[in-house]
Order: sequence, then C-alpha cells, then structure tokens
Amino acid sequence: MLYLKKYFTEGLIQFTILLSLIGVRVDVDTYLNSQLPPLREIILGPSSAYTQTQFHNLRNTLDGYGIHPKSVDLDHFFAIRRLLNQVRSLDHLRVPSTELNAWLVHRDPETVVTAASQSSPSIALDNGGSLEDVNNPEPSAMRGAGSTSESTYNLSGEDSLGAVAPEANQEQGNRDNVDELSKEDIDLIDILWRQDIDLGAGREVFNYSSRQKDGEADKPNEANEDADVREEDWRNGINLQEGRGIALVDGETGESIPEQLSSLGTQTSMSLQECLRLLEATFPFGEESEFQATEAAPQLRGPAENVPSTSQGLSLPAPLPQSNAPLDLEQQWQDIMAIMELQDMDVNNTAENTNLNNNNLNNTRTESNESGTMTSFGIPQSSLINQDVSLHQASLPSCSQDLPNLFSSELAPSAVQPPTLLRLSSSNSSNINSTFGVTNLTGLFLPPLNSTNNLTSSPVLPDPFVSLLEESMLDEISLLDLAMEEGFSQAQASQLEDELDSDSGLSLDSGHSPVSPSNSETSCSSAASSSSTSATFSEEGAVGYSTDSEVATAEAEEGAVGGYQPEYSKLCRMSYQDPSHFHNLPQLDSINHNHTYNLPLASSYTEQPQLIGSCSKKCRDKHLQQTKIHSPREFIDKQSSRDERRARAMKIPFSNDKIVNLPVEEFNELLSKHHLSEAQLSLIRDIRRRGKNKMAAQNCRKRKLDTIINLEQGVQDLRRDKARLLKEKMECLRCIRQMKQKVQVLYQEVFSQLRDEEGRPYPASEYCLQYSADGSVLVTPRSMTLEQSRKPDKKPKDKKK
DNA sequence: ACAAATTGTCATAGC
DNA sequence: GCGCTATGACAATTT
Repeated sequence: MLYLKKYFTEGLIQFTILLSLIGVRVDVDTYLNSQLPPLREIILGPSSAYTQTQFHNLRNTLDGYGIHPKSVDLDHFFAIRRLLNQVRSLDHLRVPSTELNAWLVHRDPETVVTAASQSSPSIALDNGGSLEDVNNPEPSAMRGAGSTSESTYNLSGEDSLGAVAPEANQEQGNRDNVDELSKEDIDLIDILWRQDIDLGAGREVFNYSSRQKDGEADKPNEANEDADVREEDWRNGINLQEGRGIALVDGETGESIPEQLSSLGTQTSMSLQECLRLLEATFPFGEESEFQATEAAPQLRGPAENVPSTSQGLSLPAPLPQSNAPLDLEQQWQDIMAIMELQDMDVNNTAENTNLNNNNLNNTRTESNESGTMTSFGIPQSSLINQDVSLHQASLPSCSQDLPNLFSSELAPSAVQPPTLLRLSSSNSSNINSTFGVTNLTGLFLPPLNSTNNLTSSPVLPDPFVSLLEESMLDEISLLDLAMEEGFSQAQASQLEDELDSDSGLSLDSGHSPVSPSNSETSCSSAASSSSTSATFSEEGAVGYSTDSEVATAEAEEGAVGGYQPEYSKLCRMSYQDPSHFHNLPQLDSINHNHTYNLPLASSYTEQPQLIGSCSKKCRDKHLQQTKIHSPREFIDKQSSRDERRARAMKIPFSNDKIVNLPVEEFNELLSKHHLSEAQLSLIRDIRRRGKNKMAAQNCRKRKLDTIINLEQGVQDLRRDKARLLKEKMECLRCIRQMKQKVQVLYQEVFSQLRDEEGRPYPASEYCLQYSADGSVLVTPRSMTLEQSRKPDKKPKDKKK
C-alpha cells in the first residue's frame, strides 16, 4: 500500500509539474476526489482529513469567483490552447496579455461586466456565454451566449468544429435528449459543448448541473458526506453520457487536442498525451469506454491518427496496460521526465512552445523549430509562448532556486528535473510543485492553483487587487520557500503544506461566506487577502489575524481584537526556524505571546518571536479543530484567548496586541482617542496588566529554565572536571609506583655490587643505602639509620655510584 | 479518566 | 505613587 501510495503521489506530483509547465491549472485534488476515490484513499488514507476543497476555496477567494470546488482545472489547459489558436487565427496579431488573462476571469459567473470591460470582446462575450451556460440552463440564455462564443471560435480557427456552437449550447441545455441524435450530431455537439466549456463554462458547473438533473440515481449520495459526494461526482464524470459530468478528460480532449493535432500535426499534443497516458497507466481509471471523448475522437483526430488525443490517452487503452502500470512506473516517470526535459529544450531553443508537443525525444529540436513555423493559424508559436510566458511571469520567481534541494532522493524523477523547465511555467507553481514532498497532495497543488489564478487574473484586475494577490501568493510561497530554505525536511515541508492547506481550508468558509462575489472588487480583495495561505492582511483594522475574509471584515467592523492564533499557529511552525521570515506578514505584528523562552527577552515585543512558541501545541490542535468549526466566528472564538473574547464582547476598538504592547504614552493616547466606557477602560487595563504579566511569567519561566539548564550544565562541568582530576591523580599514582619500582631495582643492583675493604659484600640485613640531599648515596649500617637521619654528615663510608 | 506538563492569572515585592 | 518586571502560588488548559 505504501509502495502504491508513493508511486501515486509521485505520479501526481510529476504530472502536476508537467502540466504546470504548460500553464495548466491542475487540480489533482479534484481528480483524487471526484474521479479516483480509491486512489485518494490509497494516497491519503481512508480517514484522512482531506481538505482539498479548501484549496479550491482558496483559489476561489483569490480570484474572487465562486468556482465550484469540484472544478476540474485541466480544461484550462485546453482553454489556453484554444485561445492560443485564436491568437494564431489572428495572423500577426499579438494577443495582448489581457486577453489571456480574461480567459480565467470567465469562470466567475457574476463578473461578466468586469471581464468584458477588461478583456477583449471575444473573451468577454465568451465569458458571458459561459456564465449563461453555467447559470441558466435555458436554451435561450445559452443561445445568446453560444452565439457570442461562436464568434470567438471563428477567431480561433475552430470554425469547422465550432460552427454549430449555438446549437451545441442548446444541446447542452437539453443534454438529456442527446440520445436521440445521430452519432455525428452527437459528436458535433460534444465538440461544441466542450468548446463551451473551454469558453468559460467550468466543467464543474456542468458537473453540478448534471447532478441536479441526473442526480436521481445519485441523490442518496449527495446527502452523504463529502467523500461520498466526491465519489459521486467521479461517477458522474465517468458515466454520464456526453460527458456533462465528466470532470477530467472529456472537455479538454474533445476540443483542444484535436485542434492541436489538426494544426500542428503529431508534434503538438504528444507530450501531453503521453503524460496523460502515463498518468492513466499510473492511475488506471478503469472505465475508459465510458469517456465520451472517444466519441469525438475519431472525428477530431485528423492527421495525427497515430497520436491519440489527450482524451484518448486517457480513454483509449494505454500503451502501458493498467495491469502493468505498477510495474512500469519507473519507466513511465522516466518518460515523463524526458518529456519535461524536451519541453525545457524547447523553451531554451526557441521559447516557443508551451504545448509540450514532442512525441519523439530525438526530434525535439526540429519539431520545436517546426512548430515555430508551423503556424496553422498564422502566428508563430513563439509569440504564443511569449504570451504564455508573460502570463506566468506575473508570478514570483523568488523561489526558483530552491527547487533542486527540495527533491528528496525518493523523488528521483523530479530530482533530475532541470530548473529551467520550471521557469517555463510560472516559477511559483513549478517551485511549489517541486517543493512538495511525496506526502502531501493537498499542499502539492495549492500553490500552482494559486499562482495560476494570480497569473491569469491579476493583469485584469485593478492594481490593489493585483498587489493583494501577489502579496498573498508571495507570502504563501515564500513561507514554503523559507521553510525549505531553513532546511526543513520533506516531511516538515509537507507538514507545512498541510498548514497552508488548512489555511486554505479556512478560506473555505470565506468561500461560502456571505461576502458576495458579485462585488468583485472589494470582495476579491478581501477574499484574496484572506485566502492568502497564511496571511490575512487586514492589519489596519487592528485585527490582522483573522483567518478568513468574513471574519476579518467582521472583526474590523467590530474593531474587534482578534484571534490571531489561527494564522499564527499555521505560521509558527514554519517560522520557527527563522522568525525573520515573517517580516512581510503584517498581521503578525499583533502577536502577543512569547513562549519562546530560548529567545532573547529583547525580542519579546517584536512580532516574530512571539508567534513561535505559542503555536507549538495549539496550532496542531486548532488545525485539527478546523474541520469541526463551522463558522468563522466560532473558529475565531475558539482560537481567541479569554481576553480577546472579552475585548470582542466589549467591543474594544483596538487589538489586544496594542493594548498590551504599546508604550504607556501611546497607550494612554490611544485610550484618550476613543470614548470608552469605564467597563471598557477597566477591561483594557486588565488586559494590559494580564498581558504584560503573561509575558513576564513567560520570561520568568524562561529564566527559570535557563537557570536550571545552566545549573545542570555547571553540574556537568564540575563532574567532568572531577573525573578529569581523578584520572590525573590515578595517572600520577601510577607513575609514582613505577618510579618506586625502578628505584628499588636500581637499589638492589647497586647494593649488590658494593664491597667493603676486604672485598666482601655488605650484608643487606646490616647495611643499607641512604640518599643524601646532594645526590650522593651512602652505605649506612641499619643501626645507624636513625642517627644518620639526625647527623647525616657523619657517615664514614661514602660510595658514589 | 487521570497525571503530567504547559500556560494563564493573581498577589506581591522590588526597582 | 505609578508603571513595570519578577516571581511564587494557584488555576486552567493541554498533552
């Protein structure tokens, strides 16, 4: 099981990295949940607190749009392709970045105006159409949308495929009657429908609607828990005819890949297709025949007959049989890596192809060059890729360097991954992808999503929003990055990602919060800030630490003082190694606690160290609690300290942090500025007293601990000294003993050689040798020894040796 | 459920 | 006298 898990996880990682290279927002969570429940269980475990939906909500809040959590993001890739094809169809027209950006905006059902105003007309209309499709299943509404979409199609050079777009839309509305149509009609409809999807109608929306329509069979499941729902979605995606509910393959395959094939030939979709095939081999879907993409595939396949489309890669029998998949995993990964390297080569060579279209590794260069000239739509791919690259450059390249270090030896395929190919896609996503260990899928794909949103939406949005997005994403990434830089192990990194995930999970609430996405500007900004993984930058409201936009807003409105702990708790572990990394997290200014007894006392009032200690236990606990907490308020309350709750209850207009940490002058000034009741003043002073005493107690305990530690160290030192001295003493005694033995030997030798005047030896019983102070040795009668000791000079016989 | 550890708070002393 | 810190003792909370 673990073996499988490892491979699956790695597979997802690799695949995500691969897709990130081509700018595709990959939502593996969705795959796991909606399409591969067994795999999800394999990877995450049956009881895993999998909060992937929070992911989506993070993303949703980031761009401020209510994307369905079960959205399959893979279609973005194909939407990108379609848009690129549109660009090509414009001949020499360079697509402004805003157009590509608007492509993502289309997902917001309620921001049509914004999208229309900020993007090219075609896209805007496209957006509107998609929105209509999504929200209004009625054919009339969809017809208008479809017509607009069709104009876009015409631009994109998909006329042959999309000429019947309105009908397709209509059919989409009446999908249930599709069985009555001929096979050809079905194919056409299917194609057009997929185009609609790419034009903006998120597949998840169709999933949802299909569930609403066709959910009779699935209704019981919908009432069940989340996992069941996801599993149902998966079933829908697989089984529903015409792929309305198909979450993974249908939409993108039917449309984009065939386009690529028709336009670019075999080179275009190969790498992606191969990757998908590999993915399929890794994650056998097992229900290939039910993928609707097979219906449209023959028609769309075109010249690249031998090169199946992406959908086919998934739907058709894979080159690697499913049964053999586990056995060939290594080879598959090698293939994937080869493909990725090919992409990298392409980028390095001509910087022209984001489509990852090389089937033959040996032909990489030539094909890429050809792709530069093979502009079926009249525009060199280099320009297209430039567009794409420029989009990706909207993200931050800050963490690119860390990538190589982040791969463990376990991830051999990724370890060989050249850094440059990561640059092709957004540096953020790639980096984050790379940073992920094998353990956490949720964390794995959050940053790519996030970054993708940022990439696509930021140019369209006003600057404040852009900055917010970038800031939030930056923070998240930087946190991960920092954690990596700090030498986090992979497990720690994954844990960190979990934390980030959980943060995104917090934003889940915001996603469902009353904050309407309709007022896109404000709500977007707030949502963006809130969804920034760990940072809710509402510092100005003296709150600054709520985990969710709604909460932040509410807190700010109340002037409440907030529960900083949720955020801190996520960050604490991350920051533990180096609190200085949090300089860019303004909300941390409100951190009050300092349980980091090992830190200098002087830093007690600085923001960073204070979040370090307090989170250790709480964070984990609260992280676990998140799933149980239903409302942001409840969450905040649970996270808040008593004083914070009291302050909120009393509507204290500033944070506990300020109350506690402000200097007396500023504190009094603050009090004077507000008209506070006596109860409020009393509470504030109590809060200040308790807060200061709390820190004092912490410092005291720290000192106490330090004292104990120092004493223990002293005791150890003394014991060490004692042992050393004892050893030296023993050594000396041993030396003395040896010297005595030597002296004794010499004595015997000398004494035995002594002779009196008559040549006779001295009897040892009567004479002995005696050493004088000047070094001379005397032969002394033993009877005189005592006397000689008193009068050593009287010895008659003197013999020197 | 319980014990141990941790953390918060109060009272008090001292600077 | 005020503000602050230090610290013992106890309570609350967490592990």
